[in-house]
Amino acid sequence: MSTVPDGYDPYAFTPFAVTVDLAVFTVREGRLHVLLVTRGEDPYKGRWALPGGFVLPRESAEEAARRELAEETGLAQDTVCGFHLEQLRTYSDPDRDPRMRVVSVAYAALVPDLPEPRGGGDAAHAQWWEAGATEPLAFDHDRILADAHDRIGARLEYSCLATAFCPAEFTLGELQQVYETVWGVELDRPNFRRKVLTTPGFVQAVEGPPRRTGGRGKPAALYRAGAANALHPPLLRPEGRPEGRTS
Amino acid sequence: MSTVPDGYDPYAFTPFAVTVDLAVFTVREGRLHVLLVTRGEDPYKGRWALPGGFVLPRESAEEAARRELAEETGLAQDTVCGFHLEQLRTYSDPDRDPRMRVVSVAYAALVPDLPEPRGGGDAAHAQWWEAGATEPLAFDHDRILADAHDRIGARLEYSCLATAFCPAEFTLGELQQVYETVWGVELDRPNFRRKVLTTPGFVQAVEGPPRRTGGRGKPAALYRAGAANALHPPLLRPEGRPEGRTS
DNA sequence: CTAATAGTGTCTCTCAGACATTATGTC
DNA sequence: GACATAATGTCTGAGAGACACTATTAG
Repeated sequence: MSTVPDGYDPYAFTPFAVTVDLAVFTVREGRLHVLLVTRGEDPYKGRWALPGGFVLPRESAEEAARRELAEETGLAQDTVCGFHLEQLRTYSDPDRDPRMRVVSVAYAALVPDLPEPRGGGDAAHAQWWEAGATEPLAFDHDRILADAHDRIGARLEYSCLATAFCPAEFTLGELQQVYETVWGVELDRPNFRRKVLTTPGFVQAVEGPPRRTGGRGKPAALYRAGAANALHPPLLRPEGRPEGRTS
Repeated sequence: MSTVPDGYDPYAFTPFAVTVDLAVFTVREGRLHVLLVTRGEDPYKGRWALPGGFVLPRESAEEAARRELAEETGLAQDTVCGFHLEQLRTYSDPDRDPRMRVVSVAYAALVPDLPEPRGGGDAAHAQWWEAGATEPLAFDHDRILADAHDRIGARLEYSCLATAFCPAEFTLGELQQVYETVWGVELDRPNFRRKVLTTPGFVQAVEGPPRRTGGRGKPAALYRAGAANALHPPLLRPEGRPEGRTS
């Protein structure tokens, strides 16, 4: 049972399949949604699952995830390159796939509200589901999805990436909606405004003061995502734990 | 270039080797140290590297990491089970190993000040190095080590795991030393005390008021790690970014 | 005594929560 | 006009930074 630390003893080497799994999130109609696909083959044939696939011989997991994101959403690589994609963690339970040894690197992607995945190609069986209202998924994807949701919620506290859910130009109301949707809480609007506007580089007012109406209230000013990446000090969730679990 | 999302087309399957790499941290003499091993074979023969090894056919990456931790430190599995071990991220660049396709799941381990790894077995060539003062490491281990340091620093802000660097019973001075060492800053002692003691479940005073002397000052009260896992509100680093990078 | 470390108390400034008020649009 | 949403202003309380001060040990 002794393996040379970084040696590559033939007897110690075991071939694994390596895949990526994606939790692609978006906010639609004030609710958090995740992109799922139907499985066409056994095991778990007919069940819903996170999109994903094999890492090819000459690509990194990151590249594979970006490629799958484009394939499953039916969008061009150029478009998809602007989306936030972040590695979550790797799932390696020996029995997570009943057929063979598969290690999966999970990623979370945050995208603005997209049209329903259009038919054609791999996206034919892809569909948006409300997160938290999904049927039991294939493999360990329920766990991955829950972990991804937790992580995104925590990331909103310490980073500016809520803007990743918004289109290029957005109102502060839309940005607040992102927080409320992901966290499942209501925030005080004046306080939210103050926090966002006093954090340097979080958002950037759009010059020409064109305004956009969301319904029939007063038109809101438009903003773009700023250059800042981290949010300091953080925007903490009201009461309760910072995360659902701490793994 | 189209792969069925979760299908297992024979042509799409590529065998990978899967390894774990460990960044084992400890605090010795007020400086952050990391455990390194010398490589016995090419490539990078004679260079220092993070300890690690293959994931075996019937174990998860987590189990492999725990096993390697025991092997490299020369400690028993029982002992090692008490140490904090946390998955960092997975490194999958196609060229990270010059010989073959190797995907590595990186872990960070936090251990109390241990004796120098005793000779015998795999630990024969293991040694503590001061973090930040290491020679260029093998493979992409410099990057992994830097990522690990960043992550640990960030984790100290929002979690109670600084106690993982301390022995079972410790003084608040020792706990503060952990923060100062990992962050490379000095903290105000009264304020640090207040924060730690008013956070429920961070530490727990040891009953029998035996005190321990660190040198020739007043003896300090002893504490144990509390039940809390998260630190809310966080203990933020003074000025500057929350992390070196945001990857 | 001095030196060194442990522990307490207090002032102030920043910032977040709560919430009243005004502004500007649709119907 | 009513209604809805956007934006501003103000009060307050929690908590962190700064720092003075006391306590207890070794020499």
